[in-house]
Amino acid sequence: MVNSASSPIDIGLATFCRLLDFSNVTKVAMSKSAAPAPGGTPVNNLISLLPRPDRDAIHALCEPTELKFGTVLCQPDDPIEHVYFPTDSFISLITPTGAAESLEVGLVGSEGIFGITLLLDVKTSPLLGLVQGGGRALRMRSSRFTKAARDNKAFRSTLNRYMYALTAQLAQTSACNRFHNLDTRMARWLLMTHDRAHRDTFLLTHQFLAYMLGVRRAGITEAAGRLQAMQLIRYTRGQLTVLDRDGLEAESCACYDAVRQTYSRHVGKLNGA
Amino acid sequence: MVNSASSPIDIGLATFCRLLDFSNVTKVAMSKSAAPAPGGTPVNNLISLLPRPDRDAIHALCEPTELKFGTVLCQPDDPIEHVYFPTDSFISLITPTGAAESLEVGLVGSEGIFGITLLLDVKTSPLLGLVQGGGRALRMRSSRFTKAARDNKAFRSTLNRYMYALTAQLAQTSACNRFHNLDTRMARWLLMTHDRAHRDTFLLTHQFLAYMLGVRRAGITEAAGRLQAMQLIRYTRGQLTVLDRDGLEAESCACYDAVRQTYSRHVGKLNGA
DNA sequence: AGGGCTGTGTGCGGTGACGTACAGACAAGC
DNA sequence: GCTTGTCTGTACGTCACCGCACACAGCCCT
Repeated sequence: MVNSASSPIDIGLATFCRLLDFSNVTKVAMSKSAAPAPGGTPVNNLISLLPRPDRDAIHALCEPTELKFGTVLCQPDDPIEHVYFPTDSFISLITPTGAAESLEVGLVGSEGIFGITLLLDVKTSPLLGLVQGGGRALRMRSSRFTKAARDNKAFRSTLNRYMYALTAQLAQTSACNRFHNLDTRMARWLLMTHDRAHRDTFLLTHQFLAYMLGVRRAGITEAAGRLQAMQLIRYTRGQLTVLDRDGLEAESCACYDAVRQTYSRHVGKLNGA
Repeated sequence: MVNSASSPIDIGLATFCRLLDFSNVTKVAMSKSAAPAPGGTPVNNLISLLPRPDRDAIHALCEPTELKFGTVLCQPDDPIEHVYFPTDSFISLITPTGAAESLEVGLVGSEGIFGITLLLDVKTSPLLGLVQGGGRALRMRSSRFTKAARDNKAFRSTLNRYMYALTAQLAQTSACNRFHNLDTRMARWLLMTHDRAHRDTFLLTHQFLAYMLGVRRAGITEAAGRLQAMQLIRYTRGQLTVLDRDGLEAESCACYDAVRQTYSRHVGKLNGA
């Protein structure tokens, strides 16, 4: 077992084949369990942005939970049972385009919430939610969430503005996927993941990354080789370490920064990272 | 002048170069003016889905307006002044990814509204709104819209559910742009436009289409040639006619249908088309 | 009639990613 | 030790689309 000191995020992958066929991936317990976050109690930014009384009220409606890598929180068009406020876990939003043609269109970490579409008078999610980084999250039952969003003005406003930022993220990702080449997109993806992982090393396979970026696995090997040659990352056997964050930012496209800026302008300051 | 009987939609294009540099495109009056819609008074579906009293109330807050091709209704990050309910016009939602790298990510016709993000406690739009099919629309001042959405429950609910459908559309388009080839995407685009145009013939240049689909112009010429060889469309000098709608559907990807279904499942029945 | 603009057709070399396939490197289990 | 499964590196032919460039066709203006 490798994760001694660095406590990498568990993007294992034995399960990955099953993931592709969309068979029952839920409740896959990885052999290497996700290690607890490094320092202090992690928080969710959307909640901590609230004024004190509201924050406490919302907290009271949540329960802490542990998300394991590979868990599908919600299949597209299925009812959302709980919403999740990740703290040190993070969740991929994936479009279902039949069979192997899936694609990550958004990423939700401690700066966001999974299940936001409940705000829109619809009980389902249009996207698949896949736990991509195991860790802790706060969760809330849908019924409570709907009620809280209706009754608590500060909460509702924060959520609305996050929905705005997420929409912008979707649109930006769309253009990014169209125009930018693999190296660039991979750099962006790593940065986004790095932000949400709150650590430098995580476990993920080429295959998984290929799935997220909608390219073939061999393509990832090549792109990773190039980033590695530039000394931006180290990548051995499923364990990836970000070596040079600034270098990655230089290599990635403006989309990364655009998404961050939209968030900080409309939702609020990002804590940490 | 060609448009005698068919009264094609005016997707002219002299203005197109200016459009690319994002200089002042607003208020471009095309020499060939958009002809009025064919039969009966057109309606906006979101409004007509409302119960009678609400519908009247919302109507009372709107004023009819004429949208001209090429008008930029809102630059990204600029405040939204009015929301628009197209009736026989339609509007492209375009992501701003610097310079020539722009891309249509959504389309709003009589089934929708432009400016929906006002629901989200943000006064701006993340996307550029470009009138792509000239025609009529109802417009409402932002302040009135915000108020009406707050006070009128049926209205708010309809808008919320439309926001959901639009989000799904964004995500689907994203995957479509990634996986599907040009012929397929072009077929889809034509179908979406056809739905919103409520007529078979419209004026649009290869250059404009290239801009929307994020490809080079020569690529459109080739793809159009193929669709034409299949007898699906006729395309001469900026005038495009849909000949075989079913054929286009067969040629396009499942994305087209998926978007439609999401709409009809969550927002309501599509009238006409 | 002639010139200029706009829109279309076509061609050519380049490239990024694709699909596929196979071999090596490492890890876990027997 | 050996086997088995997972993960990675690499290679090769193919393909869709790119960037660029140029010629031509229809239309408007003078």
